[in-house]
Amino acid sequence: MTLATAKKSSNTHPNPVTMADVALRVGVSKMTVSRALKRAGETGRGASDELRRRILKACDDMGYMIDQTARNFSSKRSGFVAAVIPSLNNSNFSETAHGITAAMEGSGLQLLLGYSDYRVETEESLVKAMLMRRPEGVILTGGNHTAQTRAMLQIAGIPVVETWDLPKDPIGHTVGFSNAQASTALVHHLHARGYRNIAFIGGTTDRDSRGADRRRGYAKAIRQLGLPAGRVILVGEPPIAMAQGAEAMALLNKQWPDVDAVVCVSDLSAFGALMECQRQGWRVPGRIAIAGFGDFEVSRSCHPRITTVAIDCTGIGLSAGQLLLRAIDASRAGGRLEPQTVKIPFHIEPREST
Amino acid sequence: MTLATAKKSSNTHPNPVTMADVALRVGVSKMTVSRALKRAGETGRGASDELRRRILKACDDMGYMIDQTARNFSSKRSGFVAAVIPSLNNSNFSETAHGITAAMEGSGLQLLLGYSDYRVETEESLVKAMLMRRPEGVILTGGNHTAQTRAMLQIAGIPVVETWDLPKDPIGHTVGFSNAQASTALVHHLHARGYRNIAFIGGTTDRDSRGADRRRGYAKAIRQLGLPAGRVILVGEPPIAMAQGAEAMALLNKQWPDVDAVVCVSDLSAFGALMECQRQGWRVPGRIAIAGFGDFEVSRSCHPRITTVAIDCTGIGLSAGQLLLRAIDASRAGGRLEPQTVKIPFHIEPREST
DNA sequence: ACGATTTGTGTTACCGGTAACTAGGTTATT
DNA sequence: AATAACCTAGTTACCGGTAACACAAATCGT
Repeated sequence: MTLATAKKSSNTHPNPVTMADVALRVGVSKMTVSRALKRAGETGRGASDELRRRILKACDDMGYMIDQTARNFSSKRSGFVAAVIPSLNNSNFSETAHGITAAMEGSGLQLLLGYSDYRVETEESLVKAMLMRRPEGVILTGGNHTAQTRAMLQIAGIPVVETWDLPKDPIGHTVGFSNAQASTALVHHLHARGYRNIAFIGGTTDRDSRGADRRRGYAKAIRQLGLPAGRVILVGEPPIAMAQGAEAMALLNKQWPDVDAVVCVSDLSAFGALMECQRQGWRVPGRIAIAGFGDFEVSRSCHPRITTVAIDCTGIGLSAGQLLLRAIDASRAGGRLEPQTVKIPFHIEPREST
Repeated sequence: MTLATAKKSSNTHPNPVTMADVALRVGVSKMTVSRALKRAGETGRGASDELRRRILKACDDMGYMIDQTARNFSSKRSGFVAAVIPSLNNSNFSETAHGITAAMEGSGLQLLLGYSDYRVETEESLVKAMLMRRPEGVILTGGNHTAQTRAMLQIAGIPVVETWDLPKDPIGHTVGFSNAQASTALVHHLHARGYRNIAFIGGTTDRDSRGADRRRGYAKAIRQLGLPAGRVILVGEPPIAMAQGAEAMALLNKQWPDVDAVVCVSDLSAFGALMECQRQGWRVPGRIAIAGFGDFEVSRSCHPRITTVAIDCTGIGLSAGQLLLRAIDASRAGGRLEPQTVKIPFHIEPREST
């Protein structure tokens, strides 16, 4: 590993070695170096084995590293896909990001990840910035976007996958589930276990559209079952925090002391609510039952463990990534993949808190 | 001024509108469009106001979006910085990423984020992939890297900031704190509160070098204070999970039932340990005190709240980002910023669990 | 043994912007 | 009024790779 080559220090920007330098050193044309590098792993085409070996050695000796920007520019392929999630700091979404990365493994594509802080405007400027770098595909979270965002993606003409939801009017492909339906199922589950006065704890805005859908799903179930309606406490803006769940639980107890179960928009608020109960000495589930959403680590680990709606977050990312890859392949082949919808199953995970 | 070039419609990939198209439409040269776009926000230089207005309108009408790849290629500036964190799904690091993003705000630079899964080899291949895209600077987590990683960064000649640690032999700049020292301070804090048989719960490998440093800091404090040594339980590999903390607590109780306090490598394992105690009916802090590391949301919200070492994670990201920007500016101006070290303060946050 | 195919390499022409220079018209300076 | 300084906009020459084509040498089929 002798990187010890005399380096020119004259350049203002430090990018000394180009492919032409390597070609000159080996005594071949740029093109041959290019081919040797492209087919680095394979055999059969491109440079001959012996020559390739010499070229690769020269690259190593000279500390040459191919300029992806130039390669992308020339080949008209950026080699990456863009993904926008609402927040990095939410294991549901970061697991999805992991899933996407896993799906990209070996495809030669890299993931450019951005987060929107649950704001469609932030998403728009992110998408704009990303599109200027010409991604080969885009993965978004949810189906709620600005008109500008939709228009830009339309014009870009690249495959789009929306995740974590089943939008009515998808931009392209979809990988998700109905948050409303899941929430409805959860309320039915609680009803089946005998609870009759079921409240909902969520956030004040509809900026988190999955949260809003869950609230709607709750309300629908309450109507279906003819249970007392209006037991809804909304505290705080996304991102949902544990402390807001605690605050909401205190308010809930004051306003409707007879509530016997509560559905929370997320496991995080469910956990906050549970802790408030423990502080106040309210037995869970004796005095009140608590259910969450998302199957976060905390609700698997806490005591009592929290009943929740479990979704395969990594699976969403994997499916979305694989679907996007198929669409990109089709697009490269000159075709176009018909809009697909992949439904991700969810299930109620009954635990000690209900 | 007829540049009248016939437009070929033969392109396979749908990226129709270029700057030349806009220029043709407005009846000016590419260069004028380029200038109008660059100075889009300002006045005074570049194209005249009226002309700029027409150009911007034409861009809008035609759905033109500048090709960053081409721009980067031409201007020799990629317009982004690369950052590697161990895991997305750890709020400490994702907060740091938020901090970096915030620091980049308005600088015209974007963040390309990657995660290493706590593996230096993964970090190496990530850094390699990122360097091929010619970032203007790199932010790494910790001071533990492969020789290859260091060599590549050396050759790239771009500013580097290492965070979350104070490496003995830094690559470039440093923004962090001594994990060992913080851990030592925590043990001293427990000692001052009267605890005399203090154990440590951590992971089995040193892959998480910050975790390893914390263990060393613990051991040092134990020696300094002359307390019973060897009370160390190691369970699981990074990423540290709550369940491992619970498992470790069970083992700890079996092996050393007389331990009266435990320092955990992270709040996540501390929380797991606390929950195990609650399941077993061991009073915290009556029977055993528990302290964590990192001031995660969960330890602020749980019951009892967990004593921890609080670090300004976002601040680390902000400082690292600002430092990197300064270094990049210096580098652009032809100079070089002397290696800086920014120490981030930490403090013990005493709470109910001790 | 001969043309047909395959293989390895070189040549040329770009990709879509921007830096640097040039040139004509306008305003400020002496 | 003459000259300098300043704008604005156009021209030219690239940036570092790759696609497409060309062509000689090696391999193949019958």
